[in-house]
Amino acid sequence: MTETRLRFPPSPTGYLHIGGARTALYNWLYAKKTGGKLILRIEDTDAERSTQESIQGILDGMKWLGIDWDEGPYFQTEFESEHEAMANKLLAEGKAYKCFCTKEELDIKREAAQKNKTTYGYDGTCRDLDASVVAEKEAAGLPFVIRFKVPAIDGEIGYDDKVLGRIKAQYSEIEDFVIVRSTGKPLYLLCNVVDDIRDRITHIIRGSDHMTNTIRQVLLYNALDAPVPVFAHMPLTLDTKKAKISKRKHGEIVAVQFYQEKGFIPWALSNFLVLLGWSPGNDTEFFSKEELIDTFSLERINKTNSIFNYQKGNAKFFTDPKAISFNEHYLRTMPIEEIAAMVKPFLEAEGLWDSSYDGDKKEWYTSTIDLIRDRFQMLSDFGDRGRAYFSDEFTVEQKPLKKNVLKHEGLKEWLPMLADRYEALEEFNLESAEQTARDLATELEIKPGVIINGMRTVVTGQLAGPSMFDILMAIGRERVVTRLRGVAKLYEIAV
RNA sequence: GUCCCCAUCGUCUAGUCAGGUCCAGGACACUGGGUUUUCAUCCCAGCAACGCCGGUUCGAAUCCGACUGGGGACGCCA
Repeated sequence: MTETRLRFPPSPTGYLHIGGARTALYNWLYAKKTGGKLILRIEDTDAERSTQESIQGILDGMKWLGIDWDEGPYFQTEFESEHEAMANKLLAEGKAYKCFCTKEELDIKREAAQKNKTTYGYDGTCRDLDASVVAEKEAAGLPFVIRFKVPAIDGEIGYDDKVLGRIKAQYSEIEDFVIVRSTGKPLYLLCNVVDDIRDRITHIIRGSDHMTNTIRQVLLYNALDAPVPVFAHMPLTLDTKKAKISKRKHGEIVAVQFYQEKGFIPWALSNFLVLLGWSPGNDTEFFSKEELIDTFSLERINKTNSIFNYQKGNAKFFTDPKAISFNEHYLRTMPIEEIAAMVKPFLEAEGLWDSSYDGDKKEWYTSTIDLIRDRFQMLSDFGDRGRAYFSDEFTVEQKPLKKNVLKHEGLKEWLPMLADRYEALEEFNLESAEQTARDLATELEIKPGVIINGMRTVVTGQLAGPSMFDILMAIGRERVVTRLRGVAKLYEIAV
């Protein structure tokens, strides 16, 4: 049994998007499952659109997602001479020919065909040009492209797709496609095949938008006397209007980097993405990497396109709700040490990180993260809604301010009173803090909730949060006392 | 327009290949309830789909055929 070899060949014309990430993921999963290799190949032959920045973005995106590769990155441009050599080989063997038709001529024919409502395929003007004519035109310096000579046979050619089944097409319906530009640069269809042959690729998993390319590439494999790899065309990811998702059209919402910045847990995104077009056949939705590698199979890839349920302008869900729920699930259930480590960069970005969180305050840091993680959905929430736990500079939100503080004029005195009692407490712990607050409420003949919720807002700036007395312990007596005494200024700002 | 592919809740999907166990299961979302002196987590319940028509069959989500709908490809892009 030969080793399985897969590849992920992005073109560096923009950041890594979730569709590409999903493709990479499937290839990676299958390589891991079969004990094979994943090759990363940057297809940068489109010099005009390729950028160094994109290359870095793709590499970073893959690393963040945890998709590692075994070989590469290779750069397609490094193999240009090989591509040219193969084109010349096809030419020499009579499997390809030079075509002198100009772009303008072809455009005219194409337009004419459209007027007559017929399809235009290359009409073969130069297909059987006499060698002397070719030599003459070349001598005259006429530019030419190289076209592949599709065998003039009746019948059909096809391949067995692991997802879609047998795919076939009539030879007569395939036009003689261009494999080398008039500039002498080989085109994708050829380069891709030549590279895959050289890299000994055994399985090609890619989007079903490549289906028609595959037919032509099978022709190329045959002409080059190379074995045809196994193809698996995965369904496309569409937007809610059923259009293919693209960087141009959808912008950052489809960029992997966006999810990184938003505070997604990489594996949560991967897990979600994998399930867009594949399922294990049972009700399992959450997988560890190992479990997923173990369960993944080409045969269970769906045929139906799936919709990435992102609703523009939805205030509650900034992206697909299910993706968010996956992130929440992992945020709540992953080992707290892992979460704590992932939160670090987000606190750093907000200037809230303290080196002691990695040292003697590590236990405090970890338990605080643990205390508040249930209510958050993104890693970024810790440095945002969770700010009050790490800094004295936090904003008090308007809604809770009105509801929990301003509504009760008395809190202006009550909270400082509570602060005094907390300060005087011999021992400031869960029980004593609660008892003190409740005693005060009883004395003042008010509901404990008034004190508690007022305190919550003053101490954390938030409407809701964990159990109040747990919060007190996390924030610490000193800070609590100061914040409670500062209640008066909240009435001032509000007016 | 031509060729190709696809078709189950709003969304992701199980079930289709080997027809009965499916008046269709799970998840997200949504609604209601329980827990919580907050909010969330968590738990329980509810809502919600086999595109249409015909055929085969004792029996069809499942097989066959049309129709309809959706998508993709038709570049000297990748």
